[in-house]
Amino acid sequence: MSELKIQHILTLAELFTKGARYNFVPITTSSLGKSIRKSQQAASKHLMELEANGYVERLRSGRKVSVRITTKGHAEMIKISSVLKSSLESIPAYLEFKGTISSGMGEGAYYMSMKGYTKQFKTKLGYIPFPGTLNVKLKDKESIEAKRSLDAYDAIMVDGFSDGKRTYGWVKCYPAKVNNIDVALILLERTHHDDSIIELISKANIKKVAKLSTGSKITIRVPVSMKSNRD
Amino acid sequence: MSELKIQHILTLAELFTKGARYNFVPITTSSLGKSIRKSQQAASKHLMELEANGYVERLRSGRKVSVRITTKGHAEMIKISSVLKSSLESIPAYLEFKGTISSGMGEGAYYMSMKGYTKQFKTKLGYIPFPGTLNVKLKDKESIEAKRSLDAYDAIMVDGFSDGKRTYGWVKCYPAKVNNIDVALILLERTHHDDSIIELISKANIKKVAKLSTGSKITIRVPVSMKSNRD
DNA sequence: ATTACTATCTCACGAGTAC
DNA sequence: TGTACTCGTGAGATAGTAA
Repeated sequence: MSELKIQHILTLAELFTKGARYNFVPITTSSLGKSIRKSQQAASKHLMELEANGYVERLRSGRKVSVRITTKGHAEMIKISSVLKSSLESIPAYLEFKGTISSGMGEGAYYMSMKGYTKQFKTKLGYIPFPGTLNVKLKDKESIEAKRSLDAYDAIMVDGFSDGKRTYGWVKCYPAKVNNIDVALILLERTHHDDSIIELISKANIKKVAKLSTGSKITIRVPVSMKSNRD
Repeated sequence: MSELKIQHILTLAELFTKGARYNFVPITTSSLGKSIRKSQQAASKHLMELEANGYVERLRSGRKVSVRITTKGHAEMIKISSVLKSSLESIPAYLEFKGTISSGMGEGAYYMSMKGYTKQFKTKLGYIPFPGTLNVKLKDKESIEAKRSLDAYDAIMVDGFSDGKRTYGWVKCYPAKVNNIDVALILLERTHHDDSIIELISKANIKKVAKLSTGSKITIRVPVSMKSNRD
């Protein structure tokens, strides 16, 4: 009989809003029922149960009834509220990709070294990437799904260009971390890869700096803004 | 089908704690059931219903299932959490007394002018009260109950003393406001009043300053600490 | 007008179990 | 191991109504 029942939470919150913490406030079960979108009878039962469990006190003066929340009721609300608050605050704000290093250079290696791209990398990323991209084969569905959801987050957009002979597509860059090393996950407008491959670029040679070789398992973390509008 | 059901709140909070906001996290319905103190079947149903309403997404890889919270689910949790939080923050932190001015001076008038008390008032309240206390007859049960609950809150304690002939009891002072005028509600160790009478003291003549006369209705507000341990 | 009783209904939950 | 079905039970909600 000690724990606050889930269905009483909103009722108790409504009583707080009505100012019933320190003073007895007059209240009717029908108005309370309306506030919590339940029937008058439900509100009446809630009050009876809250009282039976020591979360509120009631005072009757003839027809009128006043309600006050007890310290126990106050403490219980604080508990619930902080549980919810802390569960919301415990969110790690990044997308995680797990995979293994794929053999060879990525298909983007050649293109990424073109002036039309490197000039933009320099201004937008702050560096010209090591010539050669790192291919990562994603291991699980979760990571492949994470790749799909990247679309919804802000990226650094490197525009496509033309060299007179042909045109080159845009590149979306997502700053990321691999073993605490700064890298960028890149999505190409035109790619031959399927969904299970991603490419990384970095200022230095990632394989060397992170001591990775073909087949190594890696985890990539892409920070995402808390204000995103995914879905 | 749009509103988050109350009984799903804790389940969703648990998913947040498990990090399921941005990434799909593998989870079993039985472990989730344990976390929310419900059965495996209940957890399974919660997930199905949360998914049906667009609060979570699920990903199946054979036997394993991963769960991710959608933006809609995130928004709904924020909504609930802030409703609870704001209901807790909306608490007016004072005890309210409603009553009418009682005729004549309070019984404390004479005693309160004694040096043994006035010296303490000067140091503890910061002033020597106007000679004469104001009696207030409380109107309703709520106010009488508020008077009883004063006991639990911090007061300025004016100690009793002896003048050789007899002893005088302590006086508890609660700083308060009447029509925005600073007063103090006093509780006497020895009183002839019943529970429905309270006495007020103030630096100046309250009746004059607040333009009150016998029979006037007044409201007294006594601020209380948020950290109290009433009940 | 109130509150709260009784009866009824719905649905949340857990047991058992199929897959 | 897993998930999720059916079904029985009872808690929670509402309707009707007494006081």
